[in-house]
Amino acid sequence: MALTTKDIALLAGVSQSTVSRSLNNSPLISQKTRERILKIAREQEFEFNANARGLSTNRADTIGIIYPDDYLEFGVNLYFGSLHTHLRQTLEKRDIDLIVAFSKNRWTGADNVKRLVVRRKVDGLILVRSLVDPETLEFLRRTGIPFVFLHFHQDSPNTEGIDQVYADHVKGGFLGTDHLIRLGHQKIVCISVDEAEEFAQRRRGYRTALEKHGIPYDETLMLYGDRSFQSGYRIVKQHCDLISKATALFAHTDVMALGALDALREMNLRVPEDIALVGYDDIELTTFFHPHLTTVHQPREEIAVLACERLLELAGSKRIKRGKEIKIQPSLVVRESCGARA
Amino acid sequence: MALTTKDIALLAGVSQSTVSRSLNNSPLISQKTRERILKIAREQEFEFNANARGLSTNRADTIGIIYPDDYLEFGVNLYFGSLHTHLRQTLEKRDIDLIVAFSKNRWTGADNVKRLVVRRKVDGLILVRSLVDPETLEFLRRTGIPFVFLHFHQDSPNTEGIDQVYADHVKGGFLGTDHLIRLGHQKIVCISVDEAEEFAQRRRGYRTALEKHGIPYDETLMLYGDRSFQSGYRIVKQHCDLISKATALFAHTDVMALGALDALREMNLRVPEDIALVGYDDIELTTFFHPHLTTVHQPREEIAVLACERLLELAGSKRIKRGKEIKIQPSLVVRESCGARA
DNA sequence: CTGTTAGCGCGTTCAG
DNA sequence: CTGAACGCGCTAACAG
Repeated sequence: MALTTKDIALLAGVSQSTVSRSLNNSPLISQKTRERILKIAREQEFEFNANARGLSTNRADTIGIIYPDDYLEFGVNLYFGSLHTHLRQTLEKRDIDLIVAFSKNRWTGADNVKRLVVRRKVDGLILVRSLVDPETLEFLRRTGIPFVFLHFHQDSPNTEGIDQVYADHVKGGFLGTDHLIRLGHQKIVCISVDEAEEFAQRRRGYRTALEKHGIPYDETLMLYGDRSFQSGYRIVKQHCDLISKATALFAHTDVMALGALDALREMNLRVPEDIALVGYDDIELTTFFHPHLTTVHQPREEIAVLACERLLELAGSKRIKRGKEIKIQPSLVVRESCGARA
Repeated sequence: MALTTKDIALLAGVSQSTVSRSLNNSPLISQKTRERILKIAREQEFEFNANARGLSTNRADTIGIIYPDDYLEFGVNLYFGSLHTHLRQTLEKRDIDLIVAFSKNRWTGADNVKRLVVRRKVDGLILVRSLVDPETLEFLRRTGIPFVFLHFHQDSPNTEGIDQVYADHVKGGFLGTDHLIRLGHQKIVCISVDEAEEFAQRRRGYRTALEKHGIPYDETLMLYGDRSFQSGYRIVKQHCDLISKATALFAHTDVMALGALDALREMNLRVPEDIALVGYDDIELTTFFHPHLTTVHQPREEIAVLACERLLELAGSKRIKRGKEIKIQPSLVVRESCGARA
């Protein structure tokens, strides 16, 4: 049923190696035979057996993308869901496939990163928002397999020499805050998320903006949610006193901002008249709500594509120096929720 | 760097085949040696080379999921985005990987379904909402590779003998409509989608419900959008006369329902007091909106899991009879947008 | 029960 | 430029 190079060789009256060479564009083949072989292969809809090929070349023509284990959360999904739509353009150009996995096998507890690499199922890995444990990291280094960290910058002795493609979350946090301050706000409540580095970075940006404008940092204005719509809603409700005394709210995910918006409406606080609101992420979803949300845009497509291209670059040659850090600048998208455009 | 069974054999002082057999749970091995080998393999973090294994066994321990080419659309993405979160539980139990692809390579125009199969990169395919062209279908049949159609039922001479796992969209269309009629509505405007079979099925359900209650079908009440929020919004605006004379609206995607909701609000029509609204899909997103949307729930998790299990069943044995059709019943989720619970 | 041997389909020397 | 022969790491007869 499945054709092999041997079959094609038989059809063409040449040896198997000639077929292999022709189809791999070896310079050792005359133009004439190459074309003849190519024609036959096309007619027969021949494709190499990936296993045999991989066994010989030690390549898989597949890369893996590792999602964080909490990928099932709706908000996270909303943010990353479109990622492979973007990877696609890079991958399909090079005829490379994509395996999707999570850091840990929920069932066996096995480390999927190690597994995919040791089994040689992938030529490289994109690690999305993954705090890989140090042992796995060390393993990755040892094997020399190309990998790229996606989403936020990690800067520790551990992550030295690692390729990273990320948005500047400090800058993003700064942009959102600075915008509000320029509009005259001094008391800006923040809804952030604990336990995730990208949010710590956004908080740093928040403080930097305050400092720049000489506004003292007030810890009581910093609230913590869990990324979800519900938590945005709940936090506003729980801190209604605090919030009714503030003039602006900066939520560190759009989804939380929308939850907050809902709560504010119930509290009869108008946005932006009574309180200004800024989100973070610029997901398409926010355009479904009123007022349209001013938010910090992250170029997700660009990040995805750059990460993928960098990975393929690394996979293409052993000699490339590792540890490139590609930082993408976020931008502020001014819409209606701050009253900047009345 | 990478260990092979030969290396393990050397370490254990046995032959390579003994290692292979031990690690594959062959009954031809004494408990004692097996355990010894297993221990060594574990210590060395040994894993089989998937390529070599695949070449021998002609398996890939990987399945492919094929998404429709319009996957990039936000609404579609929203609906399917969580799919592999659910597939995961089935796949990880069996230590099987997942390749994600689209029907066609946007770049080369190549048929990804054929490619993955001929290259032997996958042991089976889940085809999501894919109208595969007849030639590819014929190809799949010829090769005998297991595959399952996901999402909606296709019934044509072409699809004879094909495994399908799908929600009963006719029933769903019926449920939404019947609910509205029971609440006293007679003039029910429908926002559907053209060119996609699942929506034709929902429209059939709509008509069936009308018939059951002796209400004549009025073609002018049937409007067509493109699944998106924007189209839901636009259609309501464009047909404001029609809609202000109707008492209920049945949108065939939740996302369109939300767009419609937005438009209705602008038209100062209250939901559900002035007009009742029913959606379709029951995506988590709708809980972000008020009033909470009454909608037709599709058990996406169940569909995903069943499709996957069926696929693995087929992959497990050649003798299983093909062509099982697993129909999942949708259900109506009554929330606030119809006034059923005032 | 265990070891030896022969492929699986391809890339790649090494001869011509 | 082309063909014959070998090996990638594993499974699966075939012997013992």
